[in-house]
Amino acid sequence: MEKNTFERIYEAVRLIPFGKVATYGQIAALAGNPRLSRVVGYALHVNPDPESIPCYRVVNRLGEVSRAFAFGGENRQIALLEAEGVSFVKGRVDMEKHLWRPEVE
DNA sequence: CTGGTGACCGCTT
DNA sequence: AAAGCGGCCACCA
Repeated sequence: MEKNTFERIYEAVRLIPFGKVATYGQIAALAGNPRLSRVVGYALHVNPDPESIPCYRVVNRLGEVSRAFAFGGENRQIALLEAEGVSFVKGRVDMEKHLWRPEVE
């Protein structure tokens, strides 16, 4: 039973621990190819299971939230992350502190 | 069936 | 230093 790229992406996003954030490239790499980053964005866009898939824990490589995410306001995602104890700098996630590192896991 | 697009990333000019 | 293009997958017209 081979899983489709989308399923792998969702699985990777689901692996993001509490209070941590991952980049699209990171998820894409876990999905199988770092170039899937684009697909990752689309996968989260359809987000079939927002309850199990914390798309708000996914940010771009700059630690900045996507504009298209503006689901009622960019601050929405930032607020959710802050609620988990994630620090923000100039509206950007403190990657050095909260960037999820599967290597360290 | 073909073409174009999208929550991106990295290399090349 | 900045800008442009390609690559991958899925969905819509």
